[in-house]
Amino acid sequence: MDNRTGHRIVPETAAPRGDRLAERHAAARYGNRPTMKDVAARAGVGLKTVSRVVNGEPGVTADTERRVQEAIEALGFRRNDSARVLRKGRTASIGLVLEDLADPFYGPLSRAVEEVARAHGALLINGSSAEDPDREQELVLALCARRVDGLVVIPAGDDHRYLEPELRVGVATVFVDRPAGQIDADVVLSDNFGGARDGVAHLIAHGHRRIGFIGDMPRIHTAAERLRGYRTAMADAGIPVTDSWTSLGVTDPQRVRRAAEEMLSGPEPVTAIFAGNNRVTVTVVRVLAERSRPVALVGFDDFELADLLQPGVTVVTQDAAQLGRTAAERLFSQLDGALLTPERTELPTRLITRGSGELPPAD
Amino acid sequence: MDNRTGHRIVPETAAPRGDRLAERHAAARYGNRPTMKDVAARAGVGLKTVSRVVNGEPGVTADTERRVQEAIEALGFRRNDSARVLRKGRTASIGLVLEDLADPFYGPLSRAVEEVARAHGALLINGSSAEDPDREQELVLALCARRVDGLVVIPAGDDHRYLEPELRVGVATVFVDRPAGQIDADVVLSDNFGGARDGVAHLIAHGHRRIGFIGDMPRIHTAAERLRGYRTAMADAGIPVTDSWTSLGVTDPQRVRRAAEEMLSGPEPVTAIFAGNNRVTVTVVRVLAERSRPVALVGFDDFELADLLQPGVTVVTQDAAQLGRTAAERLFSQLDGALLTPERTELPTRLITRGSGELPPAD
DNA sequence: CTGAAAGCGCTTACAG
DNA sequence: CTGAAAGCGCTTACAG
Repeated sequence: MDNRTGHRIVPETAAPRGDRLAERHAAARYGNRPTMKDVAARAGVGLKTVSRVVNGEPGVTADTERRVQEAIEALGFRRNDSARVLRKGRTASIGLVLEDLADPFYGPLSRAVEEVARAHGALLINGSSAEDPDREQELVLALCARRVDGLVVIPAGDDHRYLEPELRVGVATVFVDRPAGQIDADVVLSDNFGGARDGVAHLIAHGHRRIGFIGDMPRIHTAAERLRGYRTAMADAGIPVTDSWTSLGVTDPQRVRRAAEEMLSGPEPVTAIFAGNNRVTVTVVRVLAERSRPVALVGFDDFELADLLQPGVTVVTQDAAQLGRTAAERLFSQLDGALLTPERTELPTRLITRGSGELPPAD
Repeated sequence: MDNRTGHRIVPETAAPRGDRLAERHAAARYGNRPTMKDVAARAGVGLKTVSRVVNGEPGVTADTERRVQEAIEALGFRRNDSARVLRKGRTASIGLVLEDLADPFYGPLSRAVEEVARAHGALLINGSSAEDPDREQELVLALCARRVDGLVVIPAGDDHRYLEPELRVGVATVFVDRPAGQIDADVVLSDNFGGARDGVAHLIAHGHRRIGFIGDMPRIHTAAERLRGYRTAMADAGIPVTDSWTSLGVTDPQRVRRAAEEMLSGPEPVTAIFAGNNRVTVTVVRVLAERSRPVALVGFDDFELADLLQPGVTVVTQDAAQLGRTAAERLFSQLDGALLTPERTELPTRLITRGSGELPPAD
C-alpha cells in the first residue's frame, strides 16, 4: 500500500517501477521542488544563510554550512535560476538565430559561438529561421522575452527595425554572415565579394570565357555579393556576360540541376561554373559527374571530401568557426561595456586549388 | 550637445552614432526596461488589465485595449518571460545535450528536436559535452537550474545517478543514441548491433574472411554494440577473429590512420574494413585512396557525397533526424503526462550498397 | 469589465 | 556570523 491508497508502504528502492513514476509524476504536477525556504526550515537557519551557502559567499561557520549542505542533499535542492535572474538582471544566456542547424556551414559556427559563451559562463539558446524572415523575428523576440543577455543573428530578413526597442534598452547584438537591414549594428562577414571575384578570375586565368554562376536568392546578402564578385571579375577581364549564364534562386537540388543543365546545353554552353555555396557545389558536382565533357568548377565554401572527388573540387573557403568566434567575442565585449560604435568586421577568404578549377575549356 | 552635457538637444534620428550608443549603454547598465507597471501607469489602468491585454485574455473593452496597446508601443514594452516562468512553473524550453553540434550526425538530430519543440511552443537550449562526462553533468544541471521543462540527452558518461533528484521532481528526460547509466529512463536508439552485423555479413558474403573493425572508444555504447555486431557476424560465419583486426579508440584522423595502416600491412593483411562511424569512414577512405591494392569498405553512418567517390562507399545508415524527432516526441508525451513507464525504442538501420562493400578480396 | 493584494523563489540592502 | 524585510516582474485568486 502506498500513502495515497492507504495500503502497505513499500520502501522506495523496492517499489515497483509504476509507483515510483506515479510519484514522480505527481511531484511534477504540483511542481513541488524544494526551495531555499524548505532548506532553511530543515537546517534550522535563516533564508539568507542558505543563499550564502548555495552561492559560496563568506561569513558562514563550518558547522552551519555543514547543516545547510545536509539539508540541500536530503531534499535534492537545486537553485532556481529563473528566480535568480529576475533579481539579478542578467540571465547568463545568449541567443543564436541561424538558418538551419543541420547545414554543415552553421554547425561549426554554432559550436564556436557556444565555446565562447561557455568561456563567459553563458548558455546558448538557438533557433533555426529556415530562411523565413517572419520566423527570424518571432525567434529573436522570443529570445528577448527570455531576456537573453545578447543575440547573435544570421538574418533571414532585410528589415530589423523590430529590434530597435531592444537595442535601445541595451540588448547586445551582433549580426553574422549577413548585415542587419535598416538598423545600425555590429556585423561580422566573410569577404564574399572578393572571394567570388578571385574564384572567377581563377577560371578566367585558366582560359575560360563562358563562365556560369549559380547562386542563392538575390535578396540574401551573401548571394548578391558573390554575384557582384562574379560580374566584377568578368568585367575586369573584358568579358561581356550573357543573361543565361547567371541563375539565382533557391538552392534545392532540383532547381540547381535544371540551372546547370541549361547553362551546359544550347549553342554556346558555358565551359566553367562558379557555384555560389556548398549546397550548389554539391549538386553541380553530381550533374558534371553524369557528363562526359569536362567542365571546370569552383565553389564557394569548402566541404568535406572535396579533395577526394575526381577531380578534386577547387573552392573559395571561408572559416565558419572563426566567423562565429569573432561574433561571439564582440558580443561579450559589448556586454562588458567595451564597445560603443557598431563595426563591420570582414574576414578573408582563401582559394584552394584541387583540380576542378584548373581544367582548361573543353572547346 | 545632448541632454547629459547640458548642450543642445539633437533629435534622435539626427544624433551622432556614438551618442545613441552611449544612451543605449546607459539603459543597459541600469536595466531599465519598461514593465507592466510602467505600461499601466502610462495607460492609466491597473496592472492586471495590462496583463490581460498582453496575454490576449478576454474582458477588456476595445477602448481600454487600444490605450494599453499604445502605451506598450510607446514604451517598447516586452513581457519579461523570466518573471512569468517564476509564477507559472513551466519555462516552455527544453534542453539538448549532445556531443558536438559541428558533427554532421548531430546537426540534423538537433534540428529535428528543435522542430518538435517549436510545434509545442518551446525553445531549445543546447550544449555540447565534447564527449566529456563531467561537462555533460555540468550542462545537464545548468539546464535543470534554468528549469527547462525537459531534457534530451546524448550521454557522454555512463553514470547518471546525478539526475535522480531531478527525475524525482518531474523533469522529463529522454536519452538518445546511447542509454542512460545506472538510472531508469526513456531511450531512443538505432539498432547498432544489427546494423554492424549486417554490414560485416555483407563483406563476408562477398568473399572476405580477414575483416578489420575500427571503432570509437569502447566505453561509448554505440561503439561497443557495433563491435559486438562485428564479432557476431564473424562468429556466425565461423571465422576466428585475430586481435590485430580490431582497433577501438578516439576517432581522430591520426589514430584511425595508424590503425588502418597496421591492419593493411604485415603478413596477413585484412582485405576489408568495417568503419565504426562517419569520422572513421572518411579517414579510411583517405588511407585507401593512397593505396593501389583495392580494399573493401563498409562504414556505419551515411555521409554526403559517399555516392560520388570512386568507388561509391557502401554504408549502414541510421536516420539521425528520426532519432531526434522520436526522442522529442516522447519527451513531450512525458510532459503531457501520458507516459509512465520508461521505454527503449530501437530504430532500424539500412544497408546502402554503392561499390566499396562489394569489392572482392584482393588475394 | 476592472484592479488591489498576495506570492512565485530568489537577491539586495540593511540591521543586529 | 546571521536573518527579517523588501523587491525583481509577472500571474493567480479574489473582490468589486
